[in-house]
Amino acid sequence: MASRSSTVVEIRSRDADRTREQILRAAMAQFADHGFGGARMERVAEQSGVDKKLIYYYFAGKDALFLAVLEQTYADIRAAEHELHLEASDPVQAIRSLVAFTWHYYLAHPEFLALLNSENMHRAGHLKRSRRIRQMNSPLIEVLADVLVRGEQSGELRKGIDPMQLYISIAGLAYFYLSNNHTLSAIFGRELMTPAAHDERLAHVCDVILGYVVAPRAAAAKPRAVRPPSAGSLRRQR
Amino acid sequence: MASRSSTVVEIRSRDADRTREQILRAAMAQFADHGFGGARMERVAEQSGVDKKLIYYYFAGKDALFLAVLEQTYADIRAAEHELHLEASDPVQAIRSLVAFTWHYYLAHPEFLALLNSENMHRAGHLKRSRRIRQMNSPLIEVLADVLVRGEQSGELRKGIDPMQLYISIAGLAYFYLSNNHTLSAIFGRELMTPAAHDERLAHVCDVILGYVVAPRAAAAKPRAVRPPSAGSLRRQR
DNA sequence: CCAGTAATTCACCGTTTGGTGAATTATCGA
DNA sequence: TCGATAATTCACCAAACGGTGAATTACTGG
Repeated sequence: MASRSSTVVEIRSRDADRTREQILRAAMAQFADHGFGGARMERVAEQSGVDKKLIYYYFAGKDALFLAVLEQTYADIRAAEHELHLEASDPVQAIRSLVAFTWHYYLAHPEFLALLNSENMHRAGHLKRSRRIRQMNSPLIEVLADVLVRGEQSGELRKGIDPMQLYISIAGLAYFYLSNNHTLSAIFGRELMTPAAHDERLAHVCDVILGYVVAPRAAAAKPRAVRPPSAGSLRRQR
Repeated sequence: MASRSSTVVEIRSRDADRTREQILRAAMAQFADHGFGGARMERVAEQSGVDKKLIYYYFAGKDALFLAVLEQTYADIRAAEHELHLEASDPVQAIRSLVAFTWHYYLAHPEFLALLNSENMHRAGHLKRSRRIRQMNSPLIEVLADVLVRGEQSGELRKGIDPMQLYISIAGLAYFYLSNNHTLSAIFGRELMTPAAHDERLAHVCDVILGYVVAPRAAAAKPRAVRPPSAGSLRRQR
């Protein structure tokens, strides 16, 4: 209706790029919702509004399609990570930012969590065969290492923190809550996916990570959440 | 060969209980390895050495079989949790024990992690239909709440900790590392499943949780991992 | 305008899937 | 010993599965 602005955006009925993307998008949803084994090529065809044969025209088969989805997903999160500039801010603030980023990204991209689950069930068989993904190993870990060194030197941060362990911990604290929210809320009888619950969780994760990462004997200023019940130390911070 | 000890352990060719258990065990492996959608009833039959029809004789269908596996799995971990006696030990030690228990249990029971993943992909549809599981909601959370209150009163522990959040954090720190070890080790190019790596991770998780849970201003004695690179604070402790 | 090629359609295939009907065999109480 | 019932076998099915061959249509450069 109101879309006739750009130059070469004629509505071509035959557009390879668009078709490929439609397939990829539908496949991502399908694999995320049902896992690799439960995903159905026919449903990908239906949801993308594309003949099933076209999937095999653009992708070799189910495995190749899954791999393409996985590569796209990893490319997306790497691009998002690239927006963070942890090297710019001071160490403690950098880690706060990383926690908040991780939380918000996982929250906004449940497909990422679901695909990782599926890929791990298959022992990362697809990922290992992909040069592209193995090459884009997170540069974030090096930036984080630098942050930790800086914080260590200034006395703000605990000494000897392993960047990978810290990264996995930050990810895990967000991942487990979000990925397993259905069983958790069923067992605890507590709704975990309300905005209020999300705020609570993020505040808790921040407290946990900062509690670990900040140097034990209290270095300089840095009041760090004085008395109140540990919430509110981070809210709407990104 | 060397098994002719007990009284009524004749090798009956028709033993309903044994058959049921064989099916359940094979189904657990099958669902854990391939997820619900990827699991094949025929493979369950083969692996259990039982005719496929027998599965439908003892269980209504694939969904009911999955639910039975899930119930068994939950019953197992609840039984294991029951062995812990957090109410007995002092608060800090109790939390150390909980961390170590969680880690070791997840490490020894990868099926538990896999089944939870699968069940969460299905939005806990099976779990919600099961009275049995909903009834056995972890009593551990109440014991943990008691531990936190005791620690708060003695000044050893931080005030206002939410038991559920802490429980989810302890679980998440172990869960994510173990459940996603394949993709993680592929991306970081680091072997995460060696005994040495396991020790490292457990020590890290312990540091993280204790760093959060222990009262900020250093209560009484409790030296808590003085100088060395944060490892070795817990090893072979259970 | 046309030929070559890229994109798409459609009918179809062999296999695998969860699931079943009915016959068969072992077990056990009376 | 015998009949009832529980446990097991086996052949079989309709639907769903991933995947394909060949014809067809739209686009593009010459």
